[in-house]
Parts: sequence; C-alpha cells; structure tokens
Amino acid sequence: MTVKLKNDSSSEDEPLGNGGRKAARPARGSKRRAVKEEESSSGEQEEVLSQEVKKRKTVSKRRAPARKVKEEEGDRDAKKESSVDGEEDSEEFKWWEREEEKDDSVKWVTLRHNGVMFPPEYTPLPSHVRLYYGGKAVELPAEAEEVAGFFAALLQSDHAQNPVFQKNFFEDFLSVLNKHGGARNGIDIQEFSKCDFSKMHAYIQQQKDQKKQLSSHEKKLLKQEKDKQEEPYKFCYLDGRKEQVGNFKIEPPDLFRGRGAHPKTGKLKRRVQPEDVVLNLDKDAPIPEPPAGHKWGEIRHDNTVQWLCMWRENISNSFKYVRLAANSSLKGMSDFKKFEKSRELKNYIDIIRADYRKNLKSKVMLDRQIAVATYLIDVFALRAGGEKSEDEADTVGCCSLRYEHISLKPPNTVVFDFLGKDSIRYYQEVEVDKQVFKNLSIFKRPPKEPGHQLFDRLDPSILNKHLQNYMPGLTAKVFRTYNASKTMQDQLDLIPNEGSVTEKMVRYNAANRAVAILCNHQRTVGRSHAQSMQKATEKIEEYQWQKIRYKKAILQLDESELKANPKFFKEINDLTKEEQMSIHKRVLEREREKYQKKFARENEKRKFEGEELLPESQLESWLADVEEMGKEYVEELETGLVTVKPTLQSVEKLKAQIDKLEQRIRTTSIQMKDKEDNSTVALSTSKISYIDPRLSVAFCKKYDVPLEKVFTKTLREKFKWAIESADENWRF
DNA sequence: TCATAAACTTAGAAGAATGAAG
DNA sequence: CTTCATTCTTCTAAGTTTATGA
Repeated sequence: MTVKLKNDSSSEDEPLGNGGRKAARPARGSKRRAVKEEESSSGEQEEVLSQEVKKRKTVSKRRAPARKVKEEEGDRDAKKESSVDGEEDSEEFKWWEREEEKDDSVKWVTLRHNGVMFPPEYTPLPSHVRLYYGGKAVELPAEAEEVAGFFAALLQSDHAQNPVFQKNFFEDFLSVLNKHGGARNGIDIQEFSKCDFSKMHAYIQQQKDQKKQLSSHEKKLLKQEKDKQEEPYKFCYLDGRKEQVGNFKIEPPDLFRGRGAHPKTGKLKRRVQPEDVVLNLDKDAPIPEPPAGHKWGEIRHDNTVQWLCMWRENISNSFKYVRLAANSSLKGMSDFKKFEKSRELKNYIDIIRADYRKNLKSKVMLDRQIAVATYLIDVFALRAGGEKSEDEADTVGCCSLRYEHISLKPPNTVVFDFLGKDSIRYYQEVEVDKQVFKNLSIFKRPPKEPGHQLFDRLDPSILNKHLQNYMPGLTAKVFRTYNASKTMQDQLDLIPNEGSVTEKMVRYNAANRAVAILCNHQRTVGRSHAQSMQKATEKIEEYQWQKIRYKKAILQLDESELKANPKFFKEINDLTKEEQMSIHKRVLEREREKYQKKFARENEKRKFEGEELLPESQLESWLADVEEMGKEYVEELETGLVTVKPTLQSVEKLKAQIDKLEQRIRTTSIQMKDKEDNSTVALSTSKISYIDPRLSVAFCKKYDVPLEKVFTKTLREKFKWAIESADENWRF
C-alpha cells in the first residue's frame, strides 16, 4: 500500500521544491500596481473609480431582485428619518423577530453619516524640550519632531529596544527630517545610537501625569468637551434608523507596532488626509463637509458593503474601514448568521468525520492532505492558515504548517510548536489518530526538509471548496466556532444547578476557560502578576503567623486547652525563628511605609489649603510606635510569650479570630489558584467571538444568574438579539 | 483559472473606568 | 476617601473568506 502511494505521489510530488517558503512566494504583483496607481494623474484615477462604481451598482441591482421591494420600504424609512433628523428615535429594530431575509448582498437602502473624525494637528513641543544628538540639542522641524516624539513616547516599552523597530523608525525619521530641510541648527543626524530621546520622553510623561492629577471636576469638563466633539460622528442613519458607528476616528499617525517579528515594525504610519478618505453613503445623502481647506478623496454609493469610510494605509498598502459598532443591526445579523451556520454543522459533522477518516487512506495525495488538514482543524481547532508574504511576521495556520512545526514521536504522539495569529505560540504535545500520524510522517519524508510546506498541495481555498461539498457556506473557520460552542454547551451541561451565584460563576468561567484553551487564546501575564502573586503568598503567610500567635495567646490564658485539644495546637511550632523574623520585618516595614505616606499626603493637603503643616515630630512619634511594636515582636521571639490587644483577652474571642483567619486563608488561596490558572488564558476572545451568546443567556436563565455577571454592558448591547431570543432551554 | 484586491471577523495590548481594600 | 489593582472598553493589527479582473 505504502509503495503504491509512493509511486502515486512521486509524480504528484514533483514540484516539491515549491513547498519551500521562499520558492512558493509569487512575484510582487500588488506592489507594482500600487505604485502605478500613485503615478497616474488624479483625473484618470477618478475616471477609473467612477466606472468601477457604476459597474458595481449594476451588479448589485442585477443580483438583487428582492431589492425593489426593499427600496420602497427603505424610502419610507428614509423620509421619516429626514423629517426627524437628529431627533432621538428610540423605536428599536428587532430584526431577529422578522422573517429571514434571503438576499444579503444589499446591506442597506439609505445610509447617512457625518464622515469621520480626524485626529488633532500636531502641537510642537516647547522649545526647551529637545532631542539631543551627541549631547547637543537638535532643533527639529515640526514634522520630524512629531516622529521623534512617537519614539520618545515608547522609550520605556519593549519596542524601543527592538533593533528592527529602531532601524525602521530611524529610516523613516531621517527621511521626514531630510524632506523638511534637516535640523534647523545644522546638526547632521546620522546614527541612531547618538540620539537621546530622554528629555522628550520625560516631557511627554510629565504631560500625562499632569492630566492625571487634574481634579475630578476638571476631568469631567474635559470629558464633556471630548464627548461634544465626538457626538456627530458616533452615529449614522442606516435605512433611517440611528445606529452606532464603531471606529469613527481616523487612526492617528504613529509608529507601526507590528506583533511578533514583523519586518515593518517601527515604520511611520503616516497621517491620513481627507483626500485619502473615501466616503460611502446613499445617492441622495447630504455629503458631510470635509475639514476646512480639504476635499474628500472620493464619494461612493455602494450599498453592497457595510463600510462608511475607508482609506489606504501606508504600511502594507491595505485598507482601513470605518464600520458600524458591534451593537448595530448589520453586525448583529452577521453574528447571528455566523452562529446559525456553525450550528448547522452539527447536521453534517458525522458524515464529514467519517469521510475524512476514510480519506486518511486515500491513494490520492491531495485527498489525504485534505483529510489530515480537516482532522487537525476539527480536533485541535487550528485556523485555516493562508499564505503570507515575506514582509509580514512568519506565522502559520493549518495549511501553511511547515516541516519544522511538528515533531513526531512514535507510536502516535505529535508535538506542535509554531507561531499562530498575532505570533502567539501554539505548543501542544498530543496523541493523534494512528493514520494521521502515519500521514504526517509521509508529509515529512525526504526530500522534504525544514522550510517546506507540510501540506504542499493544499491551501485554504482548496480546502474550503472541498468543505462546501458537504454543506453550503462551510469553511475552515466554521469548525472553530462549532467546536468552541459545542465545548461550551457540553461543559455547561456538567454544571449542577446548586450553590451560590459566585459558585456558579466560578463554574461558568471554568467552562469558558476550556473553550479559550481549545482556541489557544492567550494573554501576556500582566506586569504586576508575579508581584501580586508574591503579595498573596505573603498575606497567607502572615495570616498563618497571626493564627499561631493567637493560639499561643490562648495557651497563655489557659494551659488546659492544650490537653483538651492537642491537635488544634499542633501547628504552633510550624514557623521557624527565621521565618517569623522575616514576617516581622515585612509587617513592620509596611507599617512604616503606611505612616510615611500618611504624613506626606496629609501635609500635601494642608499645604494646598494653606493650613499649618504637621510637625516632623508627629511622624517620629508614629514611627516610634512602630519601633515599639518591633520590640514586642523581638521579645516575643525570645520569650515565646505573645502580647495581644486588650480586646482579645479571652479564649473565645481568640478562637473567633482564628476562625476568621482560617476562612481568609481559604478564600485567598482559592483566589490565588484561580488567578494563576487564568494568568495566561484570555477568556474574552472566545466569549466575544466563539461562544454562541444564547448559551450564556440560557445558562443565566436556567441557573438564575444575573446576566450582568456574564456579559458586560457592551456585550449585552452586542448580544441583544441573543438575550431577547433565547430561553432557558435553548441549546446550541 | 488564477492571483490579488476587498471586505469582513478575530485578536491581544493599551488605555480608561471602576471598585475593593485600607 | 484615596490608592491601587482589576475589569471593561478602545484601538488597531492580523487573520479568513469572498469578489474581482487579467
């Protein structure tokens, strides 16, 4: 059989060299095209673009026989809207209660909005804040100063340490600098290493701090002002209904912060001008006024798309879109459709699984590859894995897995180790189906070597085409959604309907976590995580110490307690002298800090209000109290005799305190464990994108858990359709 | 039929708001 | 009430899939 396959495949395998990352890369077509476009005169461009619009319009008309009806309906809505323009229209559009609409190529009939909000112009730094080069202050033209400022702002971050980031930044910085005539005071900047951004950084930091220091009233005023500025852009009218816009702000210029080893990280992301922006509205919509002295790049009327505005970005020459918010009807409908589509998969999954198991032994290499890929996507929730270009970070998904990304340990263990989306590492040592293992070995056979594609016949479009044979609209990503929601359903089914809301939520989150782990949703451990873990450990230690002290105190009051319950006092010698001393030190140090801070804060306040300052002696007296406490601890250590507060001078009271301490130790340890388990797992992504929200709604209803425990305000708005349509018996 | 452009979803980090502990 | 850690929101990068045009 193997021989047969080998023969069979050797001819098919001929262009094996193409499996190599470099060899497989096609010529840079897109780049050339982009350059050409820039060169062509704007008039020519307009002509081309408007032709394109006409074509699109006829296409969408042809494709949408249902449109006529909709249009009339929409017109009515639009008229109603224009008469009440701007007025709060609280009537809700419950699209999920409507009959299903067949044609979704037309997204709207009328679309009106006020364009986008542009970021503020650059404000030059005060003249005493400069970049220093070889120790000398540089007078930069404003344009270059802005770019230098972007770097200065990141000085403390990892980006600033990344050589690629430095190099890309510096190139673009120099190019801006030279374009604007170089340094005003003749300093010739050549080397990055001679640049000192620290003064700029300090100033930027100081400005930030200053803003934080403002009184809450001042902050409120600033917020009000900001809201007023944003108001016109926050909403649009879609078929006459007022809907929220998502990202209504143009992205401000900055240094591009690519994830992972991105070759372009640090490059200047240029400022977007109104001339770069294309607006999309209905034909009769009033065209929003462009910023003074500017013109819009283009006005389009394409009702087959959801975007309101778009512009081309200069890092990888792709588009950025202004679109509706997550709580909008359009987004809601597509979300709903996504989950319905993945629910549909349960009707086909058995056939699909049976089929790929069978095809694992197919004599046609392509079919085997399809079978293995489908298996990996289904079982390990891998992404499709499209091809990437050389000027992006080297990350992979299923179809783009390479030789070096898996190692095989007979009889059937596979170790996956690769960087996936966002350069997040996927590392799993797992057992796989015997035949899958065999196939993977075949896919790695010489002449394949590191750098070669495992699935050299396959790409997402071939795979998806194959999947569509089973179910209309089935693609690789549907499996991820299906398996995520299926996992959630199964996990929720295991939760007993008992206990407090907190306990139920712990279970819910555990279910959520199972899904997040399946999807490999990670987060970098917060800066303060280790520290806060350390703190918690110390806290538990201190509770323990306190507990022991109280037990000693009990014996001091009544020796007979020991005989009555020797077990209770067993731990009384658990802490060594050294351990006790270090706890003492910590407790005392914290007390000192507390008083220092209290003193400083109080005087700050008094200074501000013109009152008399606390004398230094006050602080000293406080600190003396701490010293006193310290002496008592030392004595305690020597004599073994504990001194406790006068209010605790009875066996009962001490026992009550001990109970409290034990409770605290329990809760703190549980919290700590939960925190540790969650420290590298991001629950939010699966909750937002993979778990059918109706599962959570049903859970809340069935288990009598308030919805807001499960969904934040924004998520409740996003999932309104689910909240209003699922009951406690709803199942995925 | 293909490559590539376009359009849309998914993703973690950063920033802002909130709330728990002292 | 303040402080600081946690939680929520915003931001925009990075994927997938579909549409388009040579």
